[in-house]
Amino acid sequence: MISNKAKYAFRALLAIAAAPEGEAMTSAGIARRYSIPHKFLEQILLDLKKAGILDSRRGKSGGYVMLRPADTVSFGEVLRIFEGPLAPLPCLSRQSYRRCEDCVSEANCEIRREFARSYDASRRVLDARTIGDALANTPFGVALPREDRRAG
Amino acid sequence: MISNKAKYAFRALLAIAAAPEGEAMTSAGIARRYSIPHKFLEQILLDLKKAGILDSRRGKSGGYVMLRPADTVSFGEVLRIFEGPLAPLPCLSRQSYRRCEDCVSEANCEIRREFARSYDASRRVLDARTIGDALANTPFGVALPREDRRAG
DNA sequence: GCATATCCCTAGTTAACCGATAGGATTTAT
DNA sequence: ATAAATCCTATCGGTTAACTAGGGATATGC
Repeated sequence: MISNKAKYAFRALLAIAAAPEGEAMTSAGIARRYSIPHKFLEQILLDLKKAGILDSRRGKSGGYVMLRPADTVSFGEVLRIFEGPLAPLPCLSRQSYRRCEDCVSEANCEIRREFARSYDASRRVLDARTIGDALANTPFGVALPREDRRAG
Repeated sequence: MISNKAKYAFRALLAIAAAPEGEAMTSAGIARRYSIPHKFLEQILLDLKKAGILDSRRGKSGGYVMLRPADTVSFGEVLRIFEGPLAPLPCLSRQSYRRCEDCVSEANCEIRREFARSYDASRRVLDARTIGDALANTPFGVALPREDRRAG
C-alpha cells in the first residue's frame, strides 16, 4: 500500500496540472476540495517544489503551478519522492542499489531473480505513465511525441 | 521493499522445498545456514504452517516439510501472509477490498486507474510464479502441466 | 504602510509496526 | 529420563506514518 502522503501528492498534482495554464492553486483550496489536512498538504507541496516539479508564488493571490510539463512527470518519479526506492529488494534498486547483507551469491539468488520479474513489470508502467497521461486518459502503449500529446 | 520476515520466509521455503522428499528440515538448521535469528525464524515457520503451506513434526528428528507441492505455492501467496494485501491502494485489492474513505468516484479516479495498470503487471507475475518454478529456474511463460514439471 | 493571505520551515505527538529477544510449555525419539 | 525439536505468548527498542502546532517570510491590495 502506498502512503497517504503519496496519495495526497498525486491528488494535488493532478489538480494543479489540470488547472488552466498559469493559474495558481492554493494549498488551502486543494486541501478543502480533497479533504486533505491543510498543514500536512503544505509539507507535501513543499516536497514537490524541492523536487523541482512544482513552482510557487507567495503572498496574496499566490499558489502552486507546474514547473515542468505534466507529461514529463511520471508516477514513478513522484512515488520515489515520498516512498523512497520502489524496488522490492535493495539489490534490485538501480537508483539506490544496496547489497543484501547476508547474500551469498546475487547471481544465483532465486528470490532476487523472481522479484526482478515482478518489479520490472511494474516499474515499466510506473516510469512510463505520467500525470499528463492520467489526465488525458491516454491508453498505455500509445507513445506520442510530446508536441503531439499537447496538441491532442 | 519487502520485510525481512518475508525474505526469511522465502529462504526457508526454498530450502525446505529443495530438500529430498520426506526429509524434514529443522528451524535451527535453516537458521544457522542462512544466518537468520533462530527464534525469529520459528515464528515465521509457524506462520507458514498455520497458512497450510508447511507441515511439521515435533520432538527429536522433527522439523518442517512441505504440506503442498512447491509448484502450487506462489510468491504472491507467501508475500500476502507476511505483508498483507499487495495492492498499492485498498480499492485495488481483490482479496481484501476497501474503499478509499475520501474517494468521490472510484470509476473516475485517475490514481486508481494508473496504479491498476502497474499492480496488474506485478500481480500477474507474483501469482503465477511458484517456489517450484524458482527452484527449477523455469523461464516465465513456460506453463507446463504439473506432472510434466515434476518429471522434468 | 498595514492587514491579510499565502507560502515556508521546524518541531512535537501518537499509534502502529518491524525486527527481533526471551522464556518457557509441549511433544517425540532414544 | 534426557535431549531435541516444535509451539506459544509476551516484551522491547527503534523507526515510521500521519498528522498537529506554531510561527516566520513575503507579496498583494487597499
